[in-house]
Amino acid sequence: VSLSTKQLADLAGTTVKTVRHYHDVGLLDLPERSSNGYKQYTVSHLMRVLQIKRLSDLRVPLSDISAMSAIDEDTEKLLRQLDGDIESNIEQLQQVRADLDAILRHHSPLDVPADFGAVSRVLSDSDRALLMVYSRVLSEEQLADIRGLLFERDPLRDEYDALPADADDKTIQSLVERYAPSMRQLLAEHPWMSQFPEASRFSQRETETIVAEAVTALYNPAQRAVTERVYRILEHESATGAWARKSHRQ
Amino acid sequence: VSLSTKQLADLAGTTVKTVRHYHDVGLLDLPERSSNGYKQYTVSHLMRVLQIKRLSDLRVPLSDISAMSAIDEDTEKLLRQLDGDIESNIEQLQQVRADLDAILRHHSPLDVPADFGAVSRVLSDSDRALLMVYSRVLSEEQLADIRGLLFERDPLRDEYDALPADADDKTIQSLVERYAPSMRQLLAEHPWMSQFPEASRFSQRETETIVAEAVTALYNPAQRAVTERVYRILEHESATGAWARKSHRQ
DNA sequence: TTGCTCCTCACGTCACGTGAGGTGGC
DNA sequence: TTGCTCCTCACGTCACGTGAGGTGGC
Repeated sequence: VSLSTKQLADLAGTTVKTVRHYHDVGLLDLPERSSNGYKQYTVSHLMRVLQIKRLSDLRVPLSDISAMSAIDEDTEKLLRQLDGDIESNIEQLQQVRADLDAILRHHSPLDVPADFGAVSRVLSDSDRALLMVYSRVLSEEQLADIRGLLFERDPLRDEYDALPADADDKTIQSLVERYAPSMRQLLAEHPWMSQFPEASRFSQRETETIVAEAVTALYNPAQRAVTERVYRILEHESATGAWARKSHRQ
Repeated sequence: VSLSTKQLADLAGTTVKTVRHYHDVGLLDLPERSSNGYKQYTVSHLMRVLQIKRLSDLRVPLSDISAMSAIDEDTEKLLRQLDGDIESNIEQLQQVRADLDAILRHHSPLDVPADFGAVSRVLSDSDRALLMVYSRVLSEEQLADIRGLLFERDPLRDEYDALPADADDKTIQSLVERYAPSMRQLLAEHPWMSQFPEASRFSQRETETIVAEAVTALYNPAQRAVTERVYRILEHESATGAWARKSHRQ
């Protein structure tokens, strides 16, 4: 009436290595040995393994199982918490599936946030990188707002992307003067863009720092000069625009 | 225009340890160093980290990412397979949640299959263990069948559970004669019980071996003698019952 | 000088899996 | 004798996290 390790494992629907691991972490008592050193498991070992495996299948960490022989309040609390964890886990996975689906449908490049696949082909490398940063600090609605804008691409943006780092002042100023009007209209239509709002994951201060770092790293001095001057012009016209000043001072 | 490790990590929404890990596994090139040995990351590093992180967030293993710079056929195939994996993963998690819910509703003991919580209190330790084994080799319908039976508990079962290992032949025979009629009726109502069917995970032969091991390990000689004799009587009455003979011969 | 950041090892985590190398049972 | 099972280390897996111990910058 005694079981070998293999028999025990088969009965419990697991492996000999798993049974040995339960010994190693102290969840399962070592059985008697026969004269040749083979382990001789009993029914009580089988029940214990089945119990451990049941809880393990329910995603209870092995380190918690020792404290869960019976159903008491602590156990119930742990199971309830587990349930919540799994619920949010499922939601995450469903989001991943939605993203995968969008990528496969649009043949999106992989260096652009989900759902930007359809529009990403017209963007510069820096724009795509900035977009990835934005996707971490902006809300879903704000991202959708930006996505909408990208569909109606401003031809001045091509000129901006192509601006060399050592462009002379005249070239910069020329672009500034043509850029300002369309930027004025943009900020009027999307007021939140003139000051970065608090993000879910970051304080407003952190958001500003992150975006400022990204902008200084991603665009060359001439490009940054254009942005800075355009915002300075618009600031003269209204009280908003604090973000632009801060983010380019670095 | 160069970024420290911390700045790079913040921009990408990850940790310095993760960035270093990407170096360790060869996914990310090491940047130039400044005179003091500090790493100086550039925009291209940022874009690479963002790309890696995007794929990693989509559950692509790091070891697969190096081969996935652009979207080609292999990449699509991998993403599709990933999607399937995640789908079945979600289904598993939903099953776990259903089990957790059943346990919490019925305050089920933890050494009994899911959905047997309501009936488990009247079972012996051996019965519960056997039930766990059954839950691995029987189909859902068969388990539901058994669950139904357990609700109308036969008082003879108490006598069977209490039978000592060294019970004399007279005691055994007495129980056998009273047990046979109700067993006859049981097998008539549930024909599949007279021969263990092929399970989804095991061949019929494996199922028989596993159940036979469980029965010999879980019940004492007197109890097994009762079962054996009862089945022998019923076999004389019909051609079925091959399972019972086999499983007790061990 | 103090506190903050950066660096490089080395080891830990979680639940096992994978050999390596040796022995017993039929 | 052959093939099968059992045993015990030791190390590997995966994607990082956690200190330890030391240095540079302001």
